[in-house]
Amino acid sequence: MITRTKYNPKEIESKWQAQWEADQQYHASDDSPKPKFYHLVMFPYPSGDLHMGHWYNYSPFDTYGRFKRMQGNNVMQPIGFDAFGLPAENAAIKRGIQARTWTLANSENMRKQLRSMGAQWDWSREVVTCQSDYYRWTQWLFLQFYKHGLAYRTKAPANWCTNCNTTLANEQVLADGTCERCGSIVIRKEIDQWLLKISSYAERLLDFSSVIDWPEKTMVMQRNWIGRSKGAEIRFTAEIGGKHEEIPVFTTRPDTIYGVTFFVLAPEHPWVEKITIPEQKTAVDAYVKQALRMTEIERMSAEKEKTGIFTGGYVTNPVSGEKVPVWISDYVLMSYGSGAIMGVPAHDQRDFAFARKFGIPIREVIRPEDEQPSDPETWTQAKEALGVMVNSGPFDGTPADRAIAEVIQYVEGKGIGKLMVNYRLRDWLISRQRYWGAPIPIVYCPEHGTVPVPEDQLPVWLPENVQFKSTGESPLRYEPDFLNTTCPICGGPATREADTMDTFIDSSWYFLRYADPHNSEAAWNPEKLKKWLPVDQYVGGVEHAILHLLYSRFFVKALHDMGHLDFDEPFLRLFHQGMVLGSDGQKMSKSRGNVEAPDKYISKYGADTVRCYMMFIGPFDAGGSFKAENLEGIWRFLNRFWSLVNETWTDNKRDVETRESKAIERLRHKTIKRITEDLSNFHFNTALAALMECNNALIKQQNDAVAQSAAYRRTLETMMQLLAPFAPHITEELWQQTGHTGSIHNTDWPAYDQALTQDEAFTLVIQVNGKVRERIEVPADISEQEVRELVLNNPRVATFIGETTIQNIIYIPGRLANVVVRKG
RNA sequence: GCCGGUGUGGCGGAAUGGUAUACGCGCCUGUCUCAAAAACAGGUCCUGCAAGGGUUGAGGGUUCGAAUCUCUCCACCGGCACCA
Repeated sequence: MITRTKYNPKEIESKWQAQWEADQQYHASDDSPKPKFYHLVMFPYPSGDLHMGHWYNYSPFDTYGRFKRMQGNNVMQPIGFDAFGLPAENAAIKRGIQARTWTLANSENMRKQLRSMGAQWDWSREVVTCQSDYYRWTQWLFLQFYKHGLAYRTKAPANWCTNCNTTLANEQVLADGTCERCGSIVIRKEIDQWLLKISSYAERLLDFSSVIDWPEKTMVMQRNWIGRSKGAEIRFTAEIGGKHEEIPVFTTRPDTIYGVTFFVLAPEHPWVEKITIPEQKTAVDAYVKQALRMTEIERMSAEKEKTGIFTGGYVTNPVSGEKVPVWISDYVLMSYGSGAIMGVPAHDQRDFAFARKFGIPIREVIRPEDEQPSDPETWTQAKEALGVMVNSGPFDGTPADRAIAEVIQYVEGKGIGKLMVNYRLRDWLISRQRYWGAPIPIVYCPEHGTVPVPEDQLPVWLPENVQFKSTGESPLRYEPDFLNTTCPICGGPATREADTMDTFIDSSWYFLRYADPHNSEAAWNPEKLKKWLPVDQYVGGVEHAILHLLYSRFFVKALHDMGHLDFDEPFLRLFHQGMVLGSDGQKMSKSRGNVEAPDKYISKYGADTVRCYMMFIGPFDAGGSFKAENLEGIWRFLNRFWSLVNETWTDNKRDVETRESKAIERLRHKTIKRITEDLSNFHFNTALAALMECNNALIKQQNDAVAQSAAYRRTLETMMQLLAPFAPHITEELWQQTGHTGSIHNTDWPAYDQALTQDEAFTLVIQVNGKVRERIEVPADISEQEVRELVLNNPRVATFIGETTIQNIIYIPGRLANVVVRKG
């Protein structure tokens, strides 16, 4: 018997946190012979405080990591900070402090809060993206992309506030298209920016064959984002100023080529100027100007009503030889395909709407097999289904299954087009006209043009004391010490690139740096990378399903191709946690007033209770409401377990088997099995329920003789171990109090014997025509013959069979027997 | 509009072809207490005196048996959205 004490989480939690830290218990060794397990969670932005969402995310995550550790793995579970980004810059402007000061102070506070969770973070590997020992290598990576032709500079549209004279991030543009700072109209302006050629990896990024377990939904979202579509490029022609010119269009429906009755250019298309006839010039200019003034947001929120204007010019359909009028409309996007389309109103809903609006003829050229001809002018919508080609000259009668292929073959033969695959995915614009990010390591020399900073001159330092303009414009543009430099080639005066990199770059490789975080000679040592990568389990929010996860995959594939990595998929298994909501079931937000700070509950109940509660809310991927009163249930459970161990712990190691002790032993094995399976499947809520059930069963018998048995003692011991990943402090304390040496977290995960997970007897449910009519206790090894006899001789069952005839008896071993009867 | 998901007691949820409502919250009763809290014990889907009957968003189908598979519809949530 141990000394009776009261469960005092405050005392034991800080004690064990300090002890684990002193023992460096969770430092992952590069040399351990155990199998490695790289367990990663998306690193936080240092906003200032660890909120409920972090606790909801990290509690089950850490529990899983601890489970893997006890299962004999060398678990590496690092943490760090995604420390560049706009909020720090806004804080700097608002409060007049340096972005760096603000960020580092926040990180320090969050570090303390992260420690209070009692998670097995390996702090020795911490990575902070705004430190020069990190962004130096971010810049090095940019240079690798540049060297391999994957980084290029071109004019690209940015949100531009004409009043503040600065670019804005999408989130700085209000829904009505105005600047959040000054309220002026935001326009799209073409400025020189850096991009990464992610589009050349579109096809590779569609391939998920080397991941082990990703949510189907995430793969679908990425595939949709990449948006592969197969079709044909067909070149239309025009005589302009006596010259023969060609203009390509992309279409997924080359079989509708004879239905083209008009042609549309995007407002930004370079042909707009040369195809427009003088009489239309004024009107066309006005339309283009208006279209360009709209931001993307506005263009998206605009009504579906089609707008457009006729240029007065014509192009020739190279297949039919027909001349068709050229229009301009903003429903054609410059960024997709060739920025020009062939208009087939009969078989495309958008073209149909456009033709109706402007009185353009509609010509049917595709007809489903069994349909009668009809006048397209009477249609209410386009017929987009495949069908037999009609009104298509030599192609008339070509069936649906061959139509597309035959037209492609025809245009290829004639040299007027070709098979083509198009992607929705655009290149990744990484320039940010912002201060708080990694400077792009490029120098502009009047003599040598664009010159990359030599690798041995990295990092390009980000100035630490800067003065912000009230407009929010990047201070780097006004820092002569930063801007003015010399050309790495000729040594003459030159200017630095003043833009910084998108913070998604920082987070596209942090998981590589964790493998070798202190390397000052290289981004990583290949041997260390080989040891740890790829990531075995990645956990993070579904809001990153597309951008962060796609960019990281792109980085790894590109670095693989450059010869820097020997794997080409970063995350083998991926899990998205749900979102924790306020008690009203709404997203937590200051404006709703339903935000709960975790610290209050940590000091009241301790980290173990809060951790367990987070997992008990519901399935990890479903999220759920945070309800403070429900913490009581977990608090009671931990207290009951504490008291149970205190009151019943015995040093009895002799095994005198009784019927009761054997039942306890079976309960032990059954519980190990349930917890092991639940944890393997991320079912934390049901695992805790199983622990509660076992605890309740033990409490029921705590005053019986069996509580003195070795089996009961073993079960208490097993419970401590099974609970250890969920509630690491209380279990460590009890482990020590019950005379064990060494940390419970270094013990082996309990094993179970399948044979002992079955009870000796079970409740046989007897149904008549599927309705439960009787339950009887029977031995587990009962034969089907014996069950049949029991069923047929049961008086209660007999009353339900009555005058009917037995057709069949279905027996499901260990569960139920169903007597199928029919009247008569 | 397209794609994906969800729907079970007063509440969070469990059960993924075999006992619907495990586990927990809340509520009710009791023990203890001068009293309250805490703790502990018992009860708690609807209907019915009972035997029984009914119940997993609605309706149909498959099956000896359906919350689970299938079809139609409804509601809510998430993603994408003029992508040619």
